[in-house]
Amino acid sequence: MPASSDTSPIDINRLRQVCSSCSLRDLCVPLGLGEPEMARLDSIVEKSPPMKAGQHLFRAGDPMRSIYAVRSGTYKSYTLDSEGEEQVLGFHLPGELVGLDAIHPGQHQCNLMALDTAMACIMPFDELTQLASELPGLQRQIMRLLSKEITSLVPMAGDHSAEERMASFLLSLARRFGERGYSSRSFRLVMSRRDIANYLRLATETVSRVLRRFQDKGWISVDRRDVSLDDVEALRRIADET
Amino acid sequence: MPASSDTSPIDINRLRQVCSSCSLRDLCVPLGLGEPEMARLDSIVEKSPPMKAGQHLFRAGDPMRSIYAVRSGTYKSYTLDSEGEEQVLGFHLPGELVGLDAIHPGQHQCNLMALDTAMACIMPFDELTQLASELPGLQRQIMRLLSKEITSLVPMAGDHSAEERMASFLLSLARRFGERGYSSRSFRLVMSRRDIANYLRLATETVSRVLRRFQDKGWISVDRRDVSLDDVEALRRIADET
DNA sequence: CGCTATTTTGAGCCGCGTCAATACGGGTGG
DNA sequence: CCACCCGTATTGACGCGGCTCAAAATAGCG
Repeated sequence: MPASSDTSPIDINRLRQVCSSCSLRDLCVPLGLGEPEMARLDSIVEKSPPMKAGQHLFRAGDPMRSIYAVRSGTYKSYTLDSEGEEQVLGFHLPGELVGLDAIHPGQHQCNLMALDTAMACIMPFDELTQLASELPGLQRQIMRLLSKEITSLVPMAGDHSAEERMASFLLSLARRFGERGYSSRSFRLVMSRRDIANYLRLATETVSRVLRRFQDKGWISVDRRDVSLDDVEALRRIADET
Repeated sequence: MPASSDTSPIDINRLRQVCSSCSLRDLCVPLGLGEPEMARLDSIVEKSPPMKAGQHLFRAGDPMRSIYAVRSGTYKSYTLDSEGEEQVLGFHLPGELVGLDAIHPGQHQCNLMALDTAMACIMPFDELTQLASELPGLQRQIMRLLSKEITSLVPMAGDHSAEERMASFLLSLARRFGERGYSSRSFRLVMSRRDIANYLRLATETVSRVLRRFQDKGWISVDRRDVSLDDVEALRRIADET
């Protein structure tokens, strides 16, 4: 049997196994679904083409047709205020959902830019909600993820010092890298100092100074964009997690 | 026919007409539902007994069995940080949902306290999601309200000056009172200066000073807890809405 | 009418932003 | 391979907004 007629139908099938064969499925929408439910989810999820750093998945004002899950790489979400100043809202790792704030008004509220080579999973919203009506586990998981998004914004709203914000930021990244099977002790900051500063509502100079202070205290080692956490307990004390 | 045997079944029926006869239904969960759907929602919604100022609807750590809609009065939500310091997360007017952040972890993440005499509607979560599976409009509206909650936290996370925060706060209250049929020009601040300050991440002294500054400029009139907005445009310029 | 909690007002200080200069690094062309 | 350039990051000096501390004024309540 020629290879072409053999692999072709298999590949088409493979293309659709977006969730059931995904290593991130327990962090993402499929969590809690069984085999048959996941197969139905597979039938509506599409892969986005790979995106290069700087490209946008969507922009504020775009009509909301789908929600997205990060598949690989890292995205940042941001808005532009009335003076055109960028406001970074978050950094999004594989398995995390983005675009959830667009459900309510039906238009995307923020811009989503790839920080490196990145891919996303596209979940057409009408089909997803239709499927959620039929699969109670899926409905529940979508609500959980929406709820989680609310919780994740609360710490940002607190009034915290520069050191508290930076420590929380590093610990949050560490935890999320750990959940994804990477080292939670040392990792690369794909985002620029400017993006970090903007996200933490600090000046870039302050970000530099706080990182240096942490390094001088022996809590972290910083080399360019590579960080390793040498004293997680000290960071936790500063971050003052609830 | 004796009145007792006549009114009794009617009253029992009335007690269940929680949503369909509610003036807040277009701001709340029932938005977009037709008559028969709303009747089914009525069958699962319960009224909480009236609560006095200082009483709690739920506390952080309580198991999440229901989500709640404010029916009358005002609540504040808050957490306690590791030093036991209160962190006010929001003020909640009639028609607004609370407890949504509890869906994800299954436990309430914050405390909810009545600021005056207040009542809530109780929606048992399992029954609500079950019903949402059967009523696409209800599922959609719940997701919209969850999404709205995300959007509402974003402005809080920005780094804004004391005047920007106060102006935004006053305009937000004005808008929400207006939506509920009250005057958006003058209203009563049911929360204390201390609660306002805590919510805006300012010192109470700063709240006093900013209010005084706004009054000196002729933008508002403050008498004790009664406020009237005399120059909404000026406030909007300061608040710098997106 | 007194007691206490809340709000207002004033004085001083500190963390962080702003402005400015320098250092570093990665890419480009000779 | 090196010289150059430009964007990113670091470091230093200084000023200001808002917090802290302290005290007076006002309101709510028994």
